[in-house]
Amino acid sequence: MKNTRTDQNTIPKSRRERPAKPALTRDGIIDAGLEILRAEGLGKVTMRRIATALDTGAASLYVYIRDTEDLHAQILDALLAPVSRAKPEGDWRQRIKTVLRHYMEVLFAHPALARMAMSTPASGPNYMRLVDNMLGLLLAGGVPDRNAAWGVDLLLLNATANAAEHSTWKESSRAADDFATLEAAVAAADAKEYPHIARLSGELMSGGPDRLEWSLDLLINGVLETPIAFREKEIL
Amino acid sequence: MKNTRTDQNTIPKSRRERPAKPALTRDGIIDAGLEILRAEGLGKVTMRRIATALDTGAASLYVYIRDTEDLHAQILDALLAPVSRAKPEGDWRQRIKTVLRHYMEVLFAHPALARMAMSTPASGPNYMRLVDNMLGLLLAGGVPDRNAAWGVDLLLLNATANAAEHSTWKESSRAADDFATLEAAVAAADAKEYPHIARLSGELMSGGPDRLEWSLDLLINGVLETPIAFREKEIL
DNA sequence: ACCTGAACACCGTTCAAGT
DNA sequence: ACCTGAACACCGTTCAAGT
Repeated sequence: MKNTRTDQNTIPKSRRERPAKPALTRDGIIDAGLEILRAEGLGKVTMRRIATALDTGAASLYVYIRDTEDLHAQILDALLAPVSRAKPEGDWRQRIKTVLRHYMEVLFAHPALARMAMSTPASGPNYMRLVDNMLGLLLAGGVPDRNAAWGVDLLLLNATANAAEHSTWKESSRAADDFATLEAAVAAADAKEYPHIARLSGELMSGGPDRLEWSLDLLINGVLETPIAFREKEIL
Repeated sequence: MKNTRTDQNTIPKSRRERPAKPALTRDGIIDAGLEILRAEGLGKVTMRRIATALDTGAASLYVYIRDTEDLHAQILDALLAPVSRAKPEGDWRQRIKTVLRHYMEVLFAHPALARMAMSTPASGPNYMRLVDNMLGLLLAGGVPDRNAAWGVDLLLLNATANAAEHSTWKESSRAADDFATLEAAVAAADAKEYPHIARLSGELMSGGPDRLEWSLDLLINGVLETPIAFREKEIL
């Protein structure tokens, strides 16, 4: 924390009195946002809250950030940096599953961001790199070009949706209550109204990690094997 | 609108002067919410706004509605009534696709609700009936019990996610801009940074309705054919 | 160009008090 | 039990004015 630079005396006295207020930058804003995210959740990552943390007014942030949605999108992309740079091991299938699980982990840790990712077309550099990596893995596995292009979207959409769905149950106690209510409703489903739900109530709630693995295999196999060319001939 | 009941005179004068303020009910609140939703979008479906429409204070709504999330969830379930009661034609595959497309149509029309549906475990009566119908169709197609139970979730999650993703691009002009930006970013992707995206930029944006059909076929086939029992043996 | 304070137009939710 | 007004604790965004 000690300032060892020789030009220290050129800093006006008023600035030397207390820890210098760092210049406002896009990165500084995102960093402050990440800190608040970790400490207090996305609900507190607001323009006003970040501005307070940076000892300025909310209006000042608008030089660097378009609006709140933009703020959250940039924060998500920052969180995706490690995912986009990881080098998983194994064959292409294992690698792609590892990447997807890693991506989901990030979203699981930040429920509300998964929801946001759902509706804001992601275009940050880290997300782009993630997509590029996944395309490479699919092509390495012999997936045709178009299947790979459409498939990468399907796989990521599914991962995001899964995270958005499950993570919220965990985070808020409200949602936990809801889940308990739902579980009870399914278990006690009126066999007259909902015969299939009543009969399969056990299976509907079963699964745990097996269930995620099943859906990943299902999707990867589908992307690899479901023909597109044939469909076009049918339509033309 | 004319009151023909004989006890009309028992209503105090002050109430007869102007259109009687209807008693507050859960259904009345949801109806008011639906009207505002159609006219002004989900962003305006707030406790305060509905209360104003019903000529009361926001606090009064809390007798019938737990909180804003609950309000939106109940509104979505109301919109799902026609989907849950439709009787589509064709074989089980065609029927299940019709149901899914119908479900997506509703969410497409109300973007923000799709996002909400993503994170709130749905347990309204109409959603339950929709799930029950889909289970029936899968079982009729010869899908094993557990595949059907897990599959109905996967299919609906995918439909919801698809709607949440695409509908927003349509609704807000902000998102339309973003999409144009993304399209440009993909088209101009640096071949050094993102070689696969650069090479497949055409395919990544291609598809239209074919793309949805492809993913529906992929998912339905996967649910039908991807074995679960085998996986368990591997693990045990 | 960047930064600021103040203002505008909203929110959800709680609570004491009324009926 | 139901309903209410008022209050509390916030929001995002814009804008005129400063540097």
